[in-house]
Amino acid sequence: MSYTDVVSSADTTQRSNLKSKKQELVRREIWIAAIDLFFLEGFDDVTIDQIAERVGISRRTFFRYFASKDDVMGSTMKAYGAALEEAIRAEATSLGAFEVAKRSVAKVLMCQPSSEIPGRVMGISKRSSAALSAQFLQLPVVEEKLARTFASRAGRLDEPSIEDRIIASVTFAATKLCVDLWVGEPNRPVDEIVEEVFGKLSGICKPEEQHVGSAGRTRSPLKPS
Amino acid sequence: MSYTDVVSSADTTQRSNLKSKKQELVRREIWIAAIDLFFLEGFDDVTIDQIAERVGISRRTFFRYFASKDDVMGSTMKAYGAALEEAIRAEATSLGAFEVAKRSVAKVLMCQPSSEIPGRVMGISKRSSAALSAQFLQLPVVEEKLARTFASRAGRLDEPSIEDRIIASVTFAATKLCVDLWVGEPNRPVDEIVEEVFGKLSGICKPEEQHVGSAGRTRSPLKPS
DNA sequence: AAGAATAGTGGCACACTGTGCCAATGTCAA
DNA sequence: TTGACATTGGCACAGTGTGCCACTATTCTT
Repeated sequence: MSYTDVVSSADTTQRSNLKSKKQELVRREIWIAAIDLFFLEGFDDVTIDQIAERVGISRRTFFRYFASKDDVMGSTMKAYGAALEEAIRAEATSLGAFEVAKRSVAKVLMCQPSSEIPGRVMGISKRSSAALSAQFLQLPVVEEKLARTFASRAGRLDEPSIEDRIIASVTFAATKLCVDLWVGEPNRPVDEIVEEVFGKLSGICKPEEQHVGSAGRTRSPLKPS
Repeated sequence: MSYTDVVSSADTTQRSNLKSKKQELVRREIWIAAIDLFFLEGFDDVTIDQIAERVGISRRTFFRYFASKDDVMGSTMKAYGAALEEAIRAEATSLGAFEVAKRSVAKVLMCQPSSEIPGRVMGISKRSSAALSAQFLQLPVVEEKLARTFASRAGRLDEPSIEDRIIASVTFAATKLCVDLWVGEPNRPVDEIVEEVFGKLSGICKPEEQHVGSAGRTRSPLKPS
């Protein structure tokens, strides 16, 4: 998935497929213009009229391609989510979920031409309000979908199990963190970053084994002190 | 932290402290009325005028207590974040971060009188748009703060390390999931739910140990297939 | 106790978002 | 060309969020 495909998560597979390529083009046009303006002037200071004017369409038409201004940002992460789903489904079913997650994140990020576009999007997100960041992340939507993907991979077609939901959260969080680190070190190989993050993750998520602490009990009491 | 304190995350410690208790009261009043209306009519169908009228204030005044309609929801999760921070700081520094996370989540959830209020808030969130859910989650704000809390706990006062950010994400995700499960099984002890979630989490987040799969290499190749 | 300083409140106007509706324009097929 | 169809643009409207100013209540001073 390249960043230029980032807006193609809409309803394909419905029309004559060659005719509606034009729509994809317009959508992409809007997306690029919007991201550009957001990056230059800040998300909140850009009005939809500005975006529409820049693309050469009416304000009303903008809303036929994107549900809202937020949606322009959100579609980016939705595209990441879709790419992650695809990568997860492509992995061998013999592998453990954690390994699948690691490989999928690496695969998706390595398909990015560089950290420039993800960095730009993340930059917009961080300089803006928490509301936008949250919207940008598309967390509830993406996480739910990832959980279902992990579930169906394991043959559970009904509701995702607790394990599915955990690994979905972890996958998504890891993706974010990896992109963030990548932006900080653009020249470092992505797969190395992914290895580091997942390595540290498994290092951290261990029950209190032979710890040096003075608290003798291994099973936590879970009572407020 | 009880749900009635849910809106007190604003700027305390600035005024005569007894005088501005009145503001907290108004804020709480607004919060309760809003959550009530949201639950009854759905978030999108409730206007700020309705909320204001119900409380007996003007629309303009509403915006002096909450930055937006979303903020009413967001303040709930911000309060959870603040409670988590406090709990994390209270744990012994000799403990590992994972254990601290588990105990803190349990502590915060056990301070809730029941799953009713969290359930109501989560119900509103789930029945509404993704944007609201995202806003409700307050992810960027809460996670960043949690990461800094873990960092300072370990004596790193500057930027949070990668490990800090990982455990922060994990803590937050676990909290969400635990609340969700709790709402599904209101009568099950919360600490048991927390134990289950964290137990499964550490069970999942392990590098590919002696796996049955045919892929011989232990170190993942990370190349797109 | 009376007046002054101060903070909170309400009303108004405004820019902007997002949506329904309808007319105008473009596209394709017969 | 003509008709069927989808896309577009213009308009009006409800709602959000903010700046501004006058009004009121509270607190402090003398």
